[in-house]
Amino acid sequence: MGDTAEAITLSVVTTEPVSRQERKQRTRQALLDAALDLVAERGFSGLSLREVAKQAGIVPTAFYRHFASMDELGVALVEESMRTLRTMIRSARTRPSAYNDMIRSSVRVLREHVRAHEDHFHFLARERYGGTGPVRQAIGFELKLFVSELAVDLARFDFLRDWSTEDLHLLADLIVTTMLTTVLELLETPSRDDEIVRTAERRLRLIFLGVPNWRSVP
Amino acid sequence: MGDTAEAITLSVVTTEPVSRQERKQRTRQALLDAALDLVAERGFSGLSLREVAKQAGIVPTAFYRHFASMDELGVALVEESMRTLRTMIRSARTRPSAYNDMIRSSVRVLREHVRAHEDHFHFLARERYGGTGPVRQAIGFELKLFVSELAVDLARFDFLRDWSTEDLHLLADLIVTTMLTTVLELLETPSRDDEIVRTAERRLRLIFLGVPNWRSVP
DNA sequence: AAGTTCAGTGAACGCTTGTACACTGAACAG
DNA sequence: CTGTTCAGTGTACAAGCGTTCACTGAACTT
Repeated sequence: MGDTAEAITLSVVTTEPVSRQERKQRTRQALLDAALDLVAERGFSGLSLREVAKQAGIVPTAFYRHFASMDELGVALVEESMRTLRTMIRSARTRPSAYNDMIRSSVRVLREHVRAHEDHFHFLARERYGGTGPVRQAIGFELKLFVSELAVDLARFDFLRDWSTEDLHLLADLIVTTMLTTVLELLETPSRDDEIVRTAERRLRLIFLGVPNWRSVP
Repeated sequence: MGDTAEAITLSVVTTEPVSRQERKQRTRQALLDAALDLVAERGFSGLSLREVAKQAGIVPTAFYRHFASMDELGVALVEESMRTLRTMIRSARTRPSAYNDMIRSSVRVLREHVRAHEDHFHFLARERYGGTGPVRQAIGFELKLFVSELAVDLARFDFLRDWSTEDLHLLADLIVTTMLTTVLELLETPSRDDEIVRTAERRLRLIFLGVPNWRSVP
């Protein structure tokens, strides 16, 4: 993967005059992209400030103009990735979907978005547990928020109308964990997409089968 | 955690004559223990050969008498941890457990074993996705094996007698993922054990609720 | 036109890293 | 008793690390 890449991300194509802050933000994005590139093969904790800077096309010391540390860069990466995740859930929400078709279409949306933004999903799913320090903490926090949002979404379904908040949260949590597991399977095995999608659907189907019989206990 | 530990693991208490291979194996174990100690705070990929050697009480170059690389040490750690996991499942299997009590007692066994071998479980659950290279690969392989074993176990239950191998595998996979999620929750929040156990039970209960209604589709 | 701001530079620092190599001395085999 | 094996030692080196500091020059303000 990108063996002799040297993929300087700063484009030098156009000579149009750009403002200083615009150029700064461009470099910042180059740093984020560079880190996302490298993180796939070696994990975020195995990433050095120097190589990220080099990949972004700047000198190591210039890194500090944008982030105080690698951890700060990592947290920014979490935010960026979560934005992608939310885009996906919005896309899944606005789909017209019947009851049983819902699972099928949701998993399909997942597959599409994972393939379109492999880096972000890879980063989130991998560093969720594997990461250390602020990055894992940030993912944990954001994901907890995300589960709550999904719980609210679920509340709008007829067959979940009288579920308690706590129970909805439980269901949402189970769904998110299952989804993230599927994400990692999709990313680890590039070819067997159909099989993985089918397994994901079966997993969710089994979970939702229990829903009608669920009786909450305090 | 262990700030000024300097926990040399080689005991010098007894002067009993020990054979050379015995002493070697003792040092090897010291290396494994040292790595397990350090891995909790920084992740396996953030571990250096030198500090593991120091923690084990030997000079860096002596490391190579036992492992060709840190990756090899990591794989050995996977095997050791999996042995602990299998001990747990054996312990859960030999428990007399009624239908609904089964979930409760299984989760209880999980909690006990996690608390008794925090390092091993932490290592497995963390590096399962977060790790890189041979270690993650080894965990993936071993865990796949483990899921198959659990599927065989499940087949012995009356209410699963006529399930296909594939469906049992699906259920086992879902259980293992849920269990590992619970493990990480237990390890990340040292105090809220009861709450986490309760949530784990509810999760499994929801999953098993779907079982009676399950109809496999090709 | 003159002065200020600040993203990016380049040399230098003290440290840790993995690994090579020649060594020691106790456990072992004959 | 003699010679061999080999786990553990100590020194050494090149490479990479994060961070410091004084600097340059184009974009900005006045």
